[in-house]
Amino acid sequence: MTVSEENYIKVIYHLSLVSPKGINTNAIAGMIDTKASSVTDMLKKLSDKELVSYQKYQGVTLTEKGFYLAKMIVRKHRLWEVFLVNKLHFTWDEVHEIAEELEHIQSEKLMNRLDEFLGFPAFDPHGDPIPNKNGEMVTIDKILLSEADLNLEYVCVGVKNSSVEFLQYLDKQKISLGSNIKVLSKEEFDASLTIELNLKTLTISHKIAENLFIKIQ
Amino acid sequence: MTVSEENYIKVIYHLSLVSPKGINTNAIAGMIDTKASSVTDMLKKLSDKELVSYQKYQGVTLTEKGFYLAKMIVRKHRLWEVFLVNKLHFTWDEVHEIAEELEHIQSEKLMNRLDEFLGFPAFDPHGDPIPNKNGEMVTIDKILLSEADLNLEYVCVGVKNSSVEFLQYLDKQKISLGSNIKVLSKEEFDASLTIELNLKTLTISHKIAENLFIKIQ
DNA sequence: ATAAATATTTAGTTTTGTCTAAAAATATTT
DNA sequence: AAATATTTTTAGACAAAACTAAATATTTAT
Ligand SMILES: [Mn+2]
Ligand SMILES: [Mn+2]
Ligand SMILES: [Mn+2]
Ligand SMILES: [Mn+2]
Repeated sequence: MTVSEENYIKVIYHLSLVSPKGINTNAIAGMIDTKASSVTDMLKKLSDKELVSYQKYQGVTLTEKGFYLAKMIVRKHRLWEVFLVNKLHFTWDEVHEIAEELEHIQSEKLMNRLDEFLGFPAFDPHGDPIPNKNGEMVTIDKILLSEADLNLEYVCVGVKNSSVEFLQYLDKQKISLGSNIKVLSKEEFDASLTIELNLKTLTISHKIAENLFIKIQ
Repeated sequence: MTVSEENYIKVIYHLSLVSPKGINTNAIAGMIDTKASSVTDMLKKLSDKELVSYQKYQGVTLTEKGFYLAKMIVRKHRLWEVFLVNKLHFTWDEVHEIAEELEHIQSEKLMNRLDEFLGFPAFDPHGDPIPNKNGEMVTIDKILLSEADLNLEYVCVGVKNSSVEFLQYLDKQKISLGSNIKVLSKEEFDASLTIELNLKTLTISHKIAENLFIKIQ
């Protein structure tokens, strides 16, 4: 597997989780920052390798084999992120870019040793689940903060968007995984929320609220 | 810098340490396992980037810039090897191959953090010195076991050859970095040595002796 | 000093992954 | 159900890094 092939497989995987039907050529092109024609070329190649099922004009889905492979790449990405944060004291906004490179290192043994070294973490620094060596991962029933009920006690358990800008905004507002959140009120006009965060009151926009995962305490 | 360019720079660096004059096209081809014509192509490219000084038919040398870059790649390679052995409990024969991939990860900050995490090691698991972030490294006056004087006390400080086969041979003979070695006698016919290793007597071939670095205790 | 052997470079291909522009298929509007 | 818009694929080109085969330069041997 080349780095390029792995990146396509990973993107198709991430898109599949959101929309389980066939994935569009254009959607892939948008995520990889390439042209639709390049995507078509790669889909043919991945189809030849039986990593995806692909029919012209009908979009693409991962095969069993492709699905497992995707989870192994995601496993590597997230384990490296945990390593960078927990052991090398990087901040959660710094690790994604480096993990994008590290996820392509080819050694199953390395990842299993790293997994053990880190204490078999179930989640990465952004709250995303880490597949184990068999591709299994825990699921928690998280919802978006934008869908929260008023006056219930929630905990922040993840971010939907891992961009540097968003993560640094959260740092600035002292919002992190494990923060206690209660929605005090919702503004009709712009869907902004007034929330209680660790005993302090704060107003956040709808755009922020729809990128934060929470669960009931 | 592409992975391919980095591999060429690193090979030219390693060859330079052995023979400080211009490096042959063929010598590079032999190390990289490629054809001489491919080497010529790459030397032109590296010359354009001012990483090497190159004149047709006259061999090649690293520029200041290329030399520093080479040391940064070697630094990454050796730090990762230390990590794999000291933290993830890999054996010294398993790490080179994985480090060949890890050395191309592009993040200075990552390597400086890893360096700190490992306690700023001066040597890698094979006894090779690790350049610091400025490219400086310690030099010890080591010699080959094949050049040792009789009946003097030496310590094993490194291996010249890091192949899996050689390292596993050393494991089998219980020879490791730090082992105490005294040459008891040398056979005229084949230059084999009878040595005292950690209080036991052992015979080794000339080929082994010329791949082990030692220094006086 | 010439011939032979070796080393190196050039010229022309190949493969991979990308691109642009044009053609074809599908989806959406009227 | 056409017409229009959008999406996707095809065709052809390009750059990087490799290759083979042929041409040159350099070194070694006679
Ligand atoms: Mn990430
Ligand atoms: Mn993450
Ligand atoms: Mn090594
Ligand atoms: Mn080493």
